[in-house]
Amino acid sequence: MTENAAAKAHACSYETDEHGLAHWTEAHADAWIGLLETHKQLTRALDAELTAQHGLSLSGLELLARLAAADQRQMHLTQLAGASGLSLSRVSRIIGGLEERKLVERHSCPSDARAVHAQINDAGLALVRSAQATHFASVQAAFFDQLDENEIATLACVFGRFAPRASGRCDAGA
Amino acid sequence: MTENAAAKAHACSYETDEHGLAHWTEAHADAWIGLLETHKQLTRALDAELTAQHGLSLSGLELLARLAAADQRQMHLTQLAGASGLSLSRVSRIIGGLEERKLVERHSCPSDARAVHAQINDAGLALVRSAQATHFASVQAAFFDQLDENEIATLACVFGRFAPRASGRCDAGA
DNA sequence: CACAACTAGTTGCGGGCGCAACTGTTGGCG
DNA sequence: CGCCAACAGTTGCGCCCGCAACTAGTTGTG
Repeated sequence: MTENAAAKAHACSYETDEHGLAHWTEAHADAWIGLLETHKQLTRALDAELTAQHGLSLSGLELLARLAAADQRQMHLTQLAGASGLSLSRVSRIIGGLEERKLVERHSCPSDARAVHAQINDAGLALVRSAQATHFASVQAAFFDQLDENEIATLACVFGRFAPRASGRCDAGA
Repeated sequence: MTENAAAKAHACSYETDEHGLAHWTEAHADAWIGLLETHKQLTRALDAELTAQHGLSLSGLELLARLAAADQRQMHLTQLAGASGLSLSRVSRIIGGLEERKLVERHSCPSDARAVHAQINDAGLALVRSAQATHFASVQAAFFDQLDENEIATLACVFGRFAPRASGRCDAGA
């Protein structure tokens, strides 16, 4: 029953059954639900590991990594928020936590008294390096090792459509 | 063809630059970061819409949909937790909220006094239908419309590897 | 039967998250 | 110059989430 449905799928990819309950074609459901499910599983595991080993959340690591890669090792909170897709309020609080742990410092911006430079220090840099080392290995094992190169390329292409922001990141140079 | 690349990739797919900062190859970064980023964007938007229009979170809709599709329109909380990948405590509280809104009822299980049947009622069914209708249309517009059939198939295949649980869901019959 | 091991569900707690309201600063425009 | 809109950042709040501790009922074993 899914054969013809799949062909029609692009034009109309969800329907309702005899009880009025909506559902997708199988491939569509697997793709969407799979995305949610896979994200849930992977981030739960990776975040837990990161927290246990380095006391950092995924978001904390992301901000720290961006600072580490930034010019002068510093960025404005608004820049960080824009780059990471987090709200400014969240960034403010995460930086607050990192500051308490003496991993970053806040310096008020000389050219704009409203603004703040969050600057990563040597302790922060050291932590980023060790956290990234173990984290990247985990992502490799949990994610990339389950995929072949073609699949990785497809994912990169597909997700690039949704998250143009993502590419210009810690790797940046390119 | 991909044999060698894949072999190399498997051996070492991330490196450190001259400053000791770790990074992946571009395609790897785009795939992984893109997954995180895409999920963040889509779920934020969809969840906000769902909440605004129907007062349901994504998780709430999932539970309600599972109940609607279940035999007797009822399930044990533990079953729901297992099927949805949520913790039992979360399921308990979400069902609590739905119960307050008179969308589901708790019935203690006749054959096991510890257990509870969460049962969706007519109001719940009506809400599921209308919520799914708009939600599915949104997912279609925000997600599937950006993909072609081959990409959807690849995603379904890839994510199926991580989330075996996902396939046997609301569509279930298959 | 009695006792231990296990299971279903509930609840206290802490953490992540964004929105909205607020302070202080800046910059444009009359 | 004075004023107001826009902006950077902070903080109160409420939601979502899981873990751990707890209650209560079940099952297996001597």
